[in-house]
Amino acid sequence: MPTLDQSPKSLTPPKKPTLGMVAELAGVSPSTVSRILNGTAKVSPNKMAAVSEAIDMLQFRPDPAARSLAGGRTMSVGVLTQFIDSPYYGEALRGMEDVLRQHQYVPLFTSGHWNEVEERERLTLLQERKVDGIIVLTGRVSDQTLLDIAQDLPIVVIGRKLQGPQVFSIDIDNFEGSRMATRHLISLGHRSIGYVSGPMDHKDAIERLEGYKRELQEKQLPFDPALVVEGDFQESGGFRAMNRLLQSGKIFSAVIAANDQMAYGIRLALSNAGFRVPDDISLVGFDDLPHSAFTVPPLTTVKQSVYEIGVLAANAILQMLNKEAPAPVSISAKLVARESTRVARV
Amino acid sequence: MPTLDQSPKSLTPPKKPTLGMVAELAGVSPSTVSRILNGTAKVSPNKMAAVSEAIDMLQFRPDPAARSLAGGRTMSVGVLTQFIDSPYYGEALRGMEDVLRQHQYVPLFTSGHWNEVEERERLTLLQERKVDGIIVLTGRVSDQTLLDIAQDLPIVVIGRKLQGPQVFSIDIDNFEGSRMATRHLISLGHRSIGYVSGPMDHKDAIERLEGYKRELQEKQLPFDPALVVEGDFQESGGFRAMNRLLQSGKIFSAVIAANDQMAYGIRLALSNAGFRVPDDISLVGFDDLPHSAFTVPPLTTVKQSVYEIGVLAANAILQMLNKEAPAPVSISAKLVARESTRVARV
DNA sequence: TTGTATGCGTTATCAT
DNA sequence: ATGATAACGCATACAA
Repeated sequence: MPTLDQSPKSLTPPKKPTLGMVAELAGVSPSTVSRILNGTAKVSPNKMAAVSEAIDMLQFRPDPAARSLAGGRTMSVGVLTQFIDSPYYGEALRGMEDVLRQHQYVPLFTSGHWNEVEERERLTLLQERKVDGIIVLTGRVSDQTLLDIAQDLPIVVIGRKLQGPQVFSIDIDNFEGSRMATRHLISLGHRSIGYVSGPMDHKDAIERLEGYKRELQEKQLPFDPALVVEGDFQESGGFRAMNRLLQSGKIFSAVIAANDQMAYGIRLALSNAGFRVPDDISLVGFDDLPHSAFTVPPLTTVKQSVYEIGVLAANAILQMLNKEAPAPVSISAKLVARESTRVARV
Repeated sequence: MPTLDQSPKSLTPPKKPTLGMVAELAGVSPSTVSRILNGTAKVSPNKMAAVSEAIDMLQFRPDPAARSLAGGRTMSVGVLTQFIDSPYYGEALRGMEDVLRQHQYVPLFTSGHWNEVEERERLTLLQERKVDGIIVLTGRVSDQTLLDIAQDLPIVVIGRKLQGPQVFSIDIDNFEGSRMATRHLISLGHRSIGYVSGPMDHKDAIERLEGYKRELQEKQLPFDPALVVEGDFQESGGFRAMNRLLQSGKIFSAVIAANDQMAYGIRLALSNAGFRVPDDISLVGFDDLPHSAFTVPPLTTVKQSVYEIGVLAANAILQMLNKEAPAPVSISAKLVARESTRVARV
């Protein structure tokens, strides 16, 4: 009797195992194997066993392309991000990858560059590639576009509030986070607090500024528009914005940056102008990027578990693909007090 | 005559156009369309025109899954990175995405976590997904594994020197870069230069340390092993390593970090210990991460165009997929002198 | 519960 | 140069 020869010298080189081969080895029909693989129908325990034995005997793995063609799942989920190397969402991407991998899913990352047209193109691409579901990280596409897509695919949206069938959203609590930052400074005795906002056509930027205003109001402090300068969520924008604020001659003992990246730039601008942080001016950021624990001084900031958000998003998509409704989640921000803030000098 | 009705009310909802429909509309056979799409054979100009007209009339786009099944290209290239959110390779990923997109290719990013087993698994996965080519960013897999894979697919390796058919490698000049950093400090009058290395089982770490040693030797300066401490290429590792060096009591007027991330941690450790940068101690990094221009003080470092490397890698893969041999490239490092270094005090 | 037959959209192998 | 036809590997409607 011929032996199994897997050696390189074999005349019949080991071909890639197919579902058909599994069926044959297990003595059942291909459809039965398919059913077991997808849990599409009940199968008798003995065939079940035979098949799964055959599967790992042959080391069989279904071909995603064939599945896709036949109308099955592609085992891939599209992820629309803005920049693949975004320091902010990076951890979220990692979170997604980690959980998707455990479920044999593959993420298809693509970037929209904060451009609505481009974002739509990327979303279309993802659909063409027949992803099973889509995760959208913020972005500029209209809610309606997202809802339309949700007609075909389950979709998870991060950074918005969106309701609808096949839609699950995970919103970021910008407003509360920003209030916490402001409250922290006020409690340290600061009364004149500068604010470097993000681009004001950006939802996160708007909500964060709103939180700052509200907290001032709550604490009976005046809101002075001249203390607010607009940045672009980048280091360089924060740097420039702070220089503008400095040149305006306004007096302030603390600054809030709408995100950590800008806080870095602000820190440099302050330093160049001869101000020490936190001795002369306190500084608070937002996001708690991994790097923020290692700046000099370590940055006080508002933390959101971005990795966690990624995990939640991936789990949600997985559940929806499984016809389950994900439980609502709320991401709460918390203040991480480090050394860039101190009590105001009297 | 019936009009084209694309409205939602249409009884025949616009189906996704297929190659067959294009063929029919153009009055040719499916094979001809396929040939035009892939440039597989010569086709008469008139049919050519008819087909391309039909194509954009129907807005036809070939189905990647079907292509894959039929043995064609999947229009996707796998990218094995270590962490999807690596600050270092982030820009490279962006570079790849940018050029791949222009050629209708999609990158499939996957992470190996600096773990050889995991890396092999991911590479296998990429092959299962039938990517047309693979780009490997450093990693721990053996050269042999890579060469084996190259039997099936073109492969581009970044951070190694690898020769072989279907293999193209883009090496990083760690050695020279490190020498430049060392030379810079020596020229500023520093004689006792601390060195925080990467993990010593890491090629980049070894080569960079080698460059430091060599430059010292060249300049007739003694190499003192006690001035070298091992880090892990992370902020926290740099922080701890510097604390160890500080505790050892060794005297030094400058420090080289094997990468920027560690330099950040080192900067903090120095600051905590009461040393000013650059007044008391000069600091040089390696990589020139986007952030390094915004640290306080801005970091002197060795720049490599990581984005450019990504672009080159993607272009190389594309050329190989096109049966062309990519021209050899050399990535040269250059020193970016900023404000974390100054002349040694006598 | 299980098997058979058909189709998914494309490329490749033959013909012509 | 062009066309018919057979795969590719799987899921599903239908039959039993």
